[in-house]
Amino acid sequence: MSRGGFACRIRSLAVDLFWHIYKKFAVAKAVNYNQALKSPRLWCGERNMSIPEFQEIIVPNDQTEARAEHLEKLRELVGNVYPNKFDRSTLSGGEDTITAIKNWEPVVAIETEMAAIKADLAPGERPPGEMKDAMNESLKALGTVRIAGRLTTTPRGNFVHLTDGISKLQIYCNKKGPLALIRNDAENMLDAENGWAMWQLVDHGDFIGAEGYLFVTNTGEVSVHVEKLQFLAKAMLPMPDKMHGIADPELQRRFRYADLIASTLQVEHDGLTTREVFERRAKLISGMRRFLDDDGFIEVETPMLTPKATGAAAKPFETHHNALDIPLYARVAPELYLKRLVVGGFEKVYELNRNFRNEGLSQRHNPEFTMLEFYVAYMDVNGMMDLAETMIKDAVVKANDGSLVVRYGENEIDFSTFRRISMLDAVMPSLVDAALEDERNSQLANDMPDGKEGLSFGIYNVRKGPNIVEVFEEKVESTLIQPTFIVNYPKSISPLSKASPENPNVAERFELFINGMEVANGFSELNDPKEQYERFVDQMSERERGDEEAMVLDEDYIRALSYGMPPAAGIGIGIDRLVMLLTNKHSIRDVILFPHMRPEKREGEKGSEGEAENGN
RNA sequence: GGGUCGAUAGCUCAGUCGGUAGAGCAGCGGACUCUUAAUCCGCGGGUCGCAGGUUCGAUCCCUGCUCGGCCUACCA
Repeated sequence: MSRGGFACRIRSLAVDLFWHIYKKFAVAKAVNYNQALKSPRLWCGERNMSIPEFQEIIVPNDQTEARAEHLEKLRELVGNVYPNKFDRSTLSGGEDTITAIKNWEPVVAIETEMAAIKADLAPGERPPGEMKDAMNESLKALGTVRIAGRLTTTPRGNFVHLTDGISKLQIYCNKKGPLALIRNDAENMLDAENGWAMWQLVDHGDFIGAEGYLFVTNTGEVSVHVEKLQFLAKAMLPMPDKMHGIADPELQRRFRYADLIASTLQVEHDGLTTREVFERRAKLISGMRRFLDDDGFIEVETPMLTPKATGAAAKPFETHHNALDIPLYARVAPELYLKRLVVGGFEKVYELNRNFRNEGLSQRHNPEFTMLEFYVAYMDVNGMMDLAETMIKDAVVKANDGSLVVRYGENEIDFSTFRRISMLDAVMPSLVDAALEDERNSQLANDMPDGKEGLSFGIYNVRKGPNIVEVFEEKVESTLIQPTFIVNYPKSISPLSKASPENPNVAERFELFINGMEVANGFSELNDPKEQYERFVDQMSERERGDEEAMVLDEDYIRALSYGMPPAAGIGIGIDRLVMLLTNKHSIRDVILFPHMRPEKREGEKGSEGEAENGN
């Protein structure tokens, strides 16, 4: 087809030969996605010395070889195959992204008109030529458009779609007409001859830039008639399956970039695409920020590396600061820092950031998770529930296309009503049931070793907080589908909260449950330093008794409280879980872009036993 | 951690009651050049996750291992 073909063939033969030999002798077999993980390969020698070869990361196969060959040919044709930039036109007012073109008023007008014409046609019938010609005249008059994007289809024939990750726009190259290519050299020299040659070498997934004019095809789709092509970047690996996307959830999470590409390319899908999930997440978060900012809150960032892991009952990640030679802990909660700021005079303060807890992984737990925590001076727990309810509704409406109702699995969740039930009322039916069982009855009575004051009610006397909580968690929690604030918690499990004015044994604390999942909790903040100190001391003795999650005494926090903290209420909202509810996702890993995964293992690495006999 | 199910072509999957495997898409070659994931004809591509065992023979049966899904338990 072209000059230089011979040299090119020699080169590709040499490449072929190398890979052939490599495959035969180097045991390299794995390819992208699946194979990269599922068939362990021989790494060279000891683990700490091994620097993987490029071919071990992008393992050659017929797909990658074809693309590599195209890339070499493109290099001859266009020069630099990874140019630094491409300037898009600005016909639409701003930068002409594909989405901007698709939403540009004259384009929308033509598409609307064409849709109306097509509505009257039989399937397969084409719009009348004279209408099309009139449209084409007005489209061409709009001027020269320069767009860029990733090829979403195999370039077979003259048509291909480009995407900017959101929308798609079709482009058309005419073999018979003039088609130039823009070389990627310093002057961006025009090569009027070889546009079509370049067109033959682009692959599904490559990035290209195109310059031309808008027109309507015979089937009525607004497209770009390309006059000049510019190559922008190569996809060395094949694109994910366009029908199914990436099906394996592990691979979706591990190769999120490919999952996101797939969600743009994918033709059929149930529910939201991966991209839409994260767009919705972003809307929820920005909605909450806007709400709080508009309400006079100040956003702050407090330490993520802390000398003490406190503020929540949780096991921390531990690390070490070399210069100071001290242990540091990834924070389990920002709570105590934020309340120091309330002491310091921030009456409304929030932080939206990550917490880290060194505990199990599950559908609802990731080692790092995003929490929105905020505090309001002079407010109690009831005011906080009102505020939280208003804010969550506002954010849900913003993220959920204006609706307060979401479908979650089998359930329909309605955010328009938040019930409030005391823990005792919630637990009562279960306790009465339990009381009828003798075994259960005596067990409950015997399980109360120490003399903590209990709660007395009705037919039953429960002397220790955790028992109620246990029954609640076991029997009640999973039944709370619609948004429900559970209020009045036993004091013993809430070492940072104030007692209720009505009952000194009850903490002014709430937890918000939706779909059986704890989404938020908050309380009237304890601001008596002496009492706080005593609660910490209690926690410390729990700790000594083996409760690893009991809270650690924070002396500086006691000092801060001693400067005086106004009455205040605070709340922590689990953002990931809220996003799960709004996106109908049942695993937290589906709403975190890069959730924690086991590291990819390579054969030959230490850490897995049994490799001695596996040998090689 | 416990239970359970799974790993087959680059991708999505089928299949073999034990005789070394197929489809669609993707790739390559050719034809075509106004297509909406998928134009037509042809071709190449797999140590059926890894290691052992039973067997004349294992991708299939058994054991162990690795990795993962689901259910379950603890923290949000």
